[in-house]
Amino acid sequence: MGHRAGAAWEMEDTKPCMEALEHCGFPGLYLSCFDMLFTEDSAWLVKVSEASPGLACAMPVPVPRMAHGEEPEQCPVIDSQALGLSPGLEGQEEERSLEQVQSMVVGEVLKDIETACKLLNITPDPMEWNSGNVQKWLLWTEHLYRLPQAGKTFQEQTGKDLCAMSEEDFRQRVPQCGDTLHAHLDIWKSAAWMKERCSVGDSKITGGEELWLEADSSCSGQPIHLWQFLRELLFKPHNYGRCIRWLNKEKGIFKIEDSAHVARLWGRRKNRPAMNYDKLSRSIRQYYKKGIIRKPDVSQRLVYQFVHPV
DNA sequence: AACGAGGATTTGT
DNA sequence: ACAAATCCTCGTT
Repeated sequence: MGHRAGAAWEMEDTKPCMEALEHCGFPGLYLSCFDMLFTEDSAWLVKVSEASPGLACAMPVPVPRMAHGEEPEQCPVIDSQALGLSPGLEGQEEERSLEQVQSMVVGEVLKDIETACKLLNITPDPMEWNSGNVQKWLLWTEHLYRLPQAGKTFQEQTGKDLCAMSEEDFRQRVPQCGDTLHAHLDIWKSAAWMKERCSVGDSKITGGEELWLEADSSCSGQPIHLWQFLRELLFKPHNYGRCIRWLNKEKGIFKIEDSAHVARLWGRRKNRPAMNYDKLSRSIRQYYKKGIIRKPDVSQRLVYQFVHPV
């Protein structure tokens, strides 16, 4: 386990990312990675960002999170071109680096948590902790990140209690580092959720938006399908809203706003540098007779519809 | 010029 | 075997 701590919103287009990792020896944990892997609507993930403990390197400032109830489609899109950040080759480089960093960071975090669990003899899921487990985790975290001792603050608290507490609760109980503890707990929660999601499959449905997760490429060994890939992009509007977005999420109607860009992303994912929209759209059309994607009732250019919306 | 439909063939796993 | 990739012709916007 390293000496990492910290959070930063929106890794997109943060040039220093790769350099930072190299120069500083992988110091920062970019929580936005988790966010990008899941839907942006996961309410309990939303607050993870706020604490930025111990950032060793220059990192982008946390972006205020949108309020609940706002349309996800309207959430801010960070776009390299819009920020004047090198279109063309460099932009693509960054984009690819970003994806590499994402998977790398997530892998590292999961590994570290696993190590900690073995060492402390606790489960990865904070919800299952008894009060003893909680104390172990607290001591471990405090020691690892050189936090002031919270002492007996959380005596007799179970993991479930802890998980139910807001960041504000943490801050009140431990003014010195409550926010940091809360952030770290959130990481564990994220990891546990992710693990469960990957192993369980489809046995539970916790509400409308969960189904697409089955199709997430991050934990199915099989090669990703095009329709899955498109869904992935659609569920990360803050990353890809500029090139593909929902017109009607409920009906599964979406529009490809930048066909060339989407094709490039697809080509990169499949390691097909010669991919273009001509070929991508041909693959989409193959879905017609398979009943996966169709043209909407009122056919519009670059607009398609999932036959089975989530 | 860019998109759309769909046939034919090849490719990668 | 299968989904995609590739290549193609022809029609539409």
